[in-house]
Amino acid sequence: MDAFFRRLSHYAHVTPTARSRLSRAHRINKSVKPRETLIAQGEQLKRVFILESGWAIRKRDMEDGRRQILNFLLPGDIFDLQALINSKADHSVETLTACELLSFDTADFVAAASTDMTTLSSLWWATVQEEGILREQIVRVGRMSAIERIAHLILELQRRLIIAGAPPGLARSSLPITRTQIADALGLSSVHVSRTITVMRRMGLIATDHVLEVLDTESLVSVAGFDDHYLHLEATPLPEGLFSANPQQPMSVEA
Amino acid sequence: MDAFFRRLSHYAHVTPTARSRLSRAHRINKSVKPRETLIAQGEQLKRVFILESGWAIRKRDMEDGRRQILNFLLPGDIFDLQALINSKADHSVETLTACELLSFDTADFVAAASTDMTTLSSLWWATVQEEGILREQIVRVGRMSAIERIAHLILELQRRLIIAGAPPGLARSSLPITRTQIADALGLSSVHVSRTITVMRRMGLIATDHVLEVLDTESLVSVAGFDDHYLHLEATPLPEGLFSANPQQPMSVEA
DNA sequence: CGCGTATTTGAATGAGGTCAAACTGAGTGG
DNA sequence: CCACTCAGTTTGACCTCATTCAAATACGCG
Repeated sequence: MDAFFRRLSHYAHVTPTARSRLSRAHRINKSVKPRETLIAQGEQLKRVFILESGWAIRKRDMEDGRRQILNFLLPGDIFDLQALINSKADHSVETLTACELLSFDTADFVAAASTDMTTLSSLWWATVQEEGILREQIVRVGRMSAIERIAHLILELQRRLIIAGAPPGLARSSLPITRTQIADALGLSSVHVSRTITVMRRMGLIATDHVLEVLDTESLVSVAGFDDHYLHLEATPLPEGLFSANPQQPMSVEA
Repeated sequence: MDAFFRRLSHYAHVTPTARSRLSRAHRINKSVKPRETLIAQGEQLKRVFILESGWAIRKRDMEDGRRQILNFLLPGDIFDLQALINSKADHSVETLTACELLSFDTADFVAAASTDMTTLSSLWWATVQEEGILREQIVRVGRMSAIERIAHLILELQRRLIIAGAPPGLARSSLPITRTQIADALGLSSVHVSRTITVMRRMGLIATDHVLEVLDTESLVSVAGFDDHYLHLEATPLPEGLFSANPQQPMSVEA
């Protein structure tokens, strides 16, 4: 559960007790091949998954074949806490690369994560971050030019990889995604993505010898107008007495 | 707190005890004029608001003046549960019309809403629905044509108004938003929105005598390819033993 | 009335889409 | 080692949906 703990710990302390309860919670480990569907649109959500390694996407397919990637899932990401209310998936989740997954019974997972306040808040933080990412995606697709969108997405993924416990070589972090996937994420055609990436390569922003690599982060930031506030990387202590003020204490605190 | 209870009750039962605790929770009632900022981008979130009447928007402003409306807030909507982790707002909230608001201390609100399992789950449902709406917004802006986007947005707002306890005359529900606001929500220019709405008027889909009204819902649905599954209107009972399975019972259940 | 805001319409422009063909590179199998 | 395939990328030519700029019109409201 390394990736998961690394992810949560980036924000708030995950206590040893919480760690051990989460580690002991009943779970299934799975290895999945690239391009496999983990959750299908319309399916009843019953379990919570954690991505331990590899990349996946959330996407929505339209009847006529149009496709929109909503979000990328990186190591440490949780999906889907909406299983809490037993709802049906309004989108699919599919692997891009080979992935290692953990799958929990929803009730077990929530019980273990509710061990203490700081652990629970780090989980809530992950949710807030994901919503921030969704909102930024709307801005990207709604109001940015092609080159802005691509630069912005690359930077987001780069930062998120760092949070996830980036592989060595920050600036050279490489992204295992195709032009078509970038296009479907950004509301563009793959042809135009290809053209725009060529321009970006000629500008010296990125390299594409087989995988996409960032060469000049600073220029990329200025091209994209990138501001990472929406990732909520700031450390913000919990408000005093948030849960403990409640006479019918909703969250138990382990001794 | 009518609008709020009506909203929550649409999904799960809000027990009398929970109602009375929420009603008794310390709160401030506010009346706000149109076009006022309720939450400013970057501001520390300290309180939770509930929109009792009127319309508001969440939006992000870019330095060069480009603007993206992320979402519309209707009566009964809650914003922002991310105050739970004391984070900074990554976007602004602004009224469109005159609004009645309730403002709660975050801790009080969560305590009262955690009274029992069904109340808490209806709160979680509201969150799931909002995320679904954000995702659909991405699809709209990323992959739909202008006429599809507009038809789709109108239908979404219509359905959400019904959930919020629609004013009488469903089909004729009218929307108090300008062309520019529609444009900023859908990633279009106001000029093109105007042109497209003219076309839709000529098609007999909508009327625009002063306010926008829906004339032909069915055709609108087919133009938009509208499918409301993302609003999660289905009734889904809570999974058995979700919280009660936890030995350190996090949620108290009403007798 | 007269001012400010929203809407409509026209004409010119442009960013990005579509279609189609060529190219690259990693297998795979003979 | 070479031919073949298959998926992904690149490039060109053309087209179209939506933008921009600008001017005209409509609509409250003090």
